Amino acid sequence: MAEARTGTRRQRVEQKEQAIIAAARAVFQEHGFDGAKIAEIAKLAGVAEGTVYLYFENKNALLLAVAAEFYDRLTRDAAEGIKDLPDTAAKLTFLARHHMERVAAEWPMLGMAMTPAKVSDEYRQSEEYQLNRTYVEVFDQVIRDGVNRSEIRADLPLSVVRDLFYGGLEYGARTMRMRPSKTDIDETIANFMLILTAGMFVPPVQAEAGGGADKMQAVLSRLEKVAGRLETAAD
Amino acid sequence: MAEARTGTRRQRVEQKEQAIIAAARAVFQEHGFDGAKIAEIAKLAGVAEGTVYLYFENKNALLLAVAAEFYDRLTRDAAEGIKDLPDTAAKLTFLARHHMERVAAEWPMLGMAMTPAKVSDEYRQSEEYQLNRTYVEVFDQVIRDGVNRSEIRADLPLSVVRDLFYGGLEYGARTMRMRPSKTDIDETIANFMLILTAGMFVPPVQAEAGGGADKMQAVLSRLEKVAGRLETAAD
DNA sequence: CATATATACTGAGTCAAGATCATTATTCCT
DNA sequence: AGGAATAATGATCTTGACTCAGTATATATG
Repeated sequence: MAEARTGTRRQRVEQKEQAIIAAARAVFQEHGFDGAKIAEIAKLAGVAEGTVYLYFENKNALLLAVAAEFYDRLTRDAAEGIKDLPDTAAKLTFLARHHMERVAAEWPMLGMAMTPAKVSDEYRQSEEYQLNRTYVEVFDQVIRDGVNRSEIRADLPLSVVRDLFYGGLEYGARTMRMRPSKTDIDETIANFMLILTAGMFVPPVQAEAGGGADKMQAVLSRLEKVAGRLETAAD
Repeated sequence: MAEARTGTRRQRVEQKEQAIIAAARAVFQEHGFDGAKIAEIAKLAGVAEGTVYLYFENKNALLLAVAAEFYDRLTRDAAEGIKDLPDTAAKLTFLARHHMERVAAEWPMLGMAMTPAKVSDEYRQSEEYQLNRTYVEVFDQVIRDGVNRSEIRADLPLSVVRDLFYGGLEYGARTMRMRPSKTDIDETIANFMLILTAGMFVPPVQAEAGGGADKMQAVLSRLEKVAGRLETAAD
């Protein structure tokens, strides 16, 4: 077969592709997307400028390749990390920490990678969207499981939960990058989860807003009284 | 005084500046930042290309001017809108809706305006950051007031609350833009506020974290015991 | 091994668009 | 009116993404 014989050639080609992606990652990291020059990437990868265009259609495709690698790792690690955790709360806490750490670390690149597309109205058709979709599917499944296990409210649209979760984390990651000294990631995540768990309002108000809290209290005390009477009677 | 006499000249200059900003807004809206050409902006504003550079240092400064106008309106309307609202919950609901509507409407421009800076490590020194800071100060004050009135938990760092709020809204706005048909803004905001108010976990779990849950758990287990005894007795 | 053909690579050249600046026009003041 | 200050112009420069005609390398064939 002709194909079998091209094995080593193909390897060399793939190796070169990897070299270009690696060079691109480094240069994007250092200079951002607009600041990065194809010339520099080519030089770092040890190829001519034109060669870059044999492997990638344009600068954007190159960025996308870098982003794809990042998302692959991110998604794999997320799925792996929650596998053995006992309940929804633990899984969400893991995902929150995982996301914040990774995004905070590689933010410059990722931000540049994903934002232009997010902005456009054709985001859903873009490959960036698909990468993100696959990643976020891990989260979605945790929520669906949580709903099935009656750990998560069934009346919330998944999209709202997801947006709040990842939107909050993205902004939080930015804050962390801005003042790394003052902010402790564990504390931030704990507070983040606390709000998602118990809300940001103080308990009385929270109960009021939830509806029927007073009634519930009344019911409870009545039940207590009745139970007491029953117990007495039974004895 | 020389200054007094330059009044009308200054007016004309300011008018031209406004014309350029307006043209820039239109062109950015239509083509995005990278797609916008200074030549087109100049033409639309009725000036020569070079003139644009007399008023603005570069393309970025032009974008910043557009963003500044947007933020000014946004901040003013936010402050105005919450003025007469009775409590923290109402104010936050207003701010959420206000933010989501505006951001969803002018997203392409704003996204392009704010993201490059957000990405950089010097974001805090940037003018973009200051615009955002002033806007968000309205929210911060609502939260501080809420804490003083004992409506908002005092143990949450403001930055976490803020990041969750605006991060969630930004992602939510994007989702709305992506599927405008399927999503109703009022419903989205209601669910958004519900999570921030009562958490996303089902009430029992939420109660545990909220405190006062012990009592309820105690009551419940007593009831179970009693019920069990009653069932036995009934047999 | 030599030749032919296909595949991979190169870097000088093209082009588009942001920014500049010498030149020209307008306004203002005496 | 005349001259100084201010404003505006657009041809020109610069930069960097992208192209392509040409060269080198690898593979197949006689």
